[in-house]
Amino acid sequence: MPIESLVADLKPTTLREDIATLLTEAILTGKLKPGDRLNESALARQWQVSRAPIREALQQLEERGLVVNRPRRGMFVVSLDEEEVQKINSLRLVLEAEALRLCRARATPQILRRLQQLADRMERASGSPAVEATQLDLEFHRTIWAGSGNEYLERTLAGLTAPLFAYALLTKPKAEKMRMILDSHRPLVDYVAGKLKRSADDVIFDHIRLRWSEPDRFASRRLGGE
Amino acid sequence: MPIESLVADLKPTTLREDIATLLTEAILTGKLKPGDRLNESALARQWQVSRAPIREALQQLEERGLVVNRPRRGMFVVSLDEEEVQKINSLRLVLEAEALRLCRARATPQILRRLQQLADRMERASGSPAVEATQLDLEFHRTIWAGSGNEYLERTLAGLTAPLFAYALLTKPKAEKMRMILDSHRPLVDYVAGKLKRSADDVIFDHIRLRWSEPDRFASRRLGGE
DNA sequence: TACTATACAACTGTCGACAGACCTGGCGGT
DNA sequence: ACCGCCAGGTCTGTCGACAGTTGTATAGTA
Repeated sequence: MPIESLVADLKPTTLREDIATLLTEAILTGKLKPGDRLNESALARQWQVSRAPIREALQQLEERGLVVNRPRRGMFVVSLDEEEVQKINSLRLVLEAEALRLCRARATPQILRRLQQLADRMERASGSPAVEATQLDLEFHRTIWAGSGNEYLERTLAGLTAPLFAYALLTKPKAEKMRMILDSHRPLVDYVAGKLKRSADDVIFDHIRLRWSEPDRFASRRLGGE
Repeated sequence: MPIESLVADLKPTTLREDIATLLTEAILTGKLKPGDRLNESALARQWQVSRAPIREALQQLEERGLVVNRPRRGMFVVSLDEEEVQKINSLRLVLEAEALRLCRARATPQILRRLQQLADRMERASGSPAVEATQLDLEFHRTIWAGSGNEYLERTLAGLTAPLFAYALLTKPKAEKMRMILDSHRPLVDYVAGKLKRSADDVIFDHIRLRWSEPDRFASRRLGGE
């Protein structure tokens, strides 16, 4: 008997998880847009299951910040305002920098190659629809998060940025801006490769600023006067 | 009619939330210990509800890292090993430092007084059981998190550290060590009050090291060689 | 005695149903 | 014409039930 089937049985799959995955996909590929209402019965019919696993999956996504629950009114795909984007990004800055440092310290040739490969694909994807660019972008960052070797950091960043990527799908940058955004991943590769003298803080700040205009740069340190 | 009742109605209460609160309390006060199995039917009987809200509450806690789900086997209160404690703390270091800086920048007299008050109560609680000390400890840190003004940071830290506090309830430090742990909150108050020259990183590192022995100090920066 | 196979009990994952809250549109009053 | 009330339909929150799986104790075998 192949080992895989035994290993697979160690983590039995449940409908709840499958549906949580499907819903996450749908949100991160723009099939469900911020503000959309998520009707439990409709989703249950759509996937031929009862409402229980749908509800549970939705609540899982709620906890991850992808949907918001208005009690007795329903679940809605999370919709961020400018202030929320700013707050998430200012926190993301700190975490991404940490992930970058850890990833550089632990970088293997495999990881580096993967990052380079994704950066290459992004370069060729400048003209593609926002969905594909966002997918590549997400995949790139996930690679760094995973490369940090700290699953808690990985999970935290995934949860924190998920609504950002959903939000990003709504914006349609001009081709030129899109190219700049995608190109701005190169310095991250270089940093991980050890080719940059700049600090991780600097590198990630430039990257995020380019994408999301102006988060307060290290607001905490500056205001605090350290 | 008092405004409160109107506001309260904006957020209707559900059994799921109530039970999630009860369960969280139970874990953070040590009534449920790491490794304990959480039997849905038993909990349902205990609180006179059906299993549905119990399940949903448990899954909410799972997402927050307080319990772990073993599919078709049940939910268990999360139980950390040394490596996990270390990983959480190395991440916590980064986030708590950020919270400290933000809190100092935005500190109001109310917040400062509250922190001082909690530090005072901790001083008097040196001989008390671990549960009370942990409650004060948690309350103290929550005050700082909230004082950062960034709800995402607050939520992230709450989720990340919850299993730590649950874990801490298991250990019974000697009275002298307990006093040192509780006393180590003073520098945090001083930092927020602007009375310290040291960086937030330093202050929080000392605090966490004292409690949790030796997390790799800024492992990412050192290994990265920045 | 150690080990395997079997039967039983307990529990989770999922389902369908119901009551009550929420929203919408139409009606009557001003 | 505008506002507020009421009725109908829709949807969520909760419930009880069932099937299949997991864990356990028992019986059987070498």
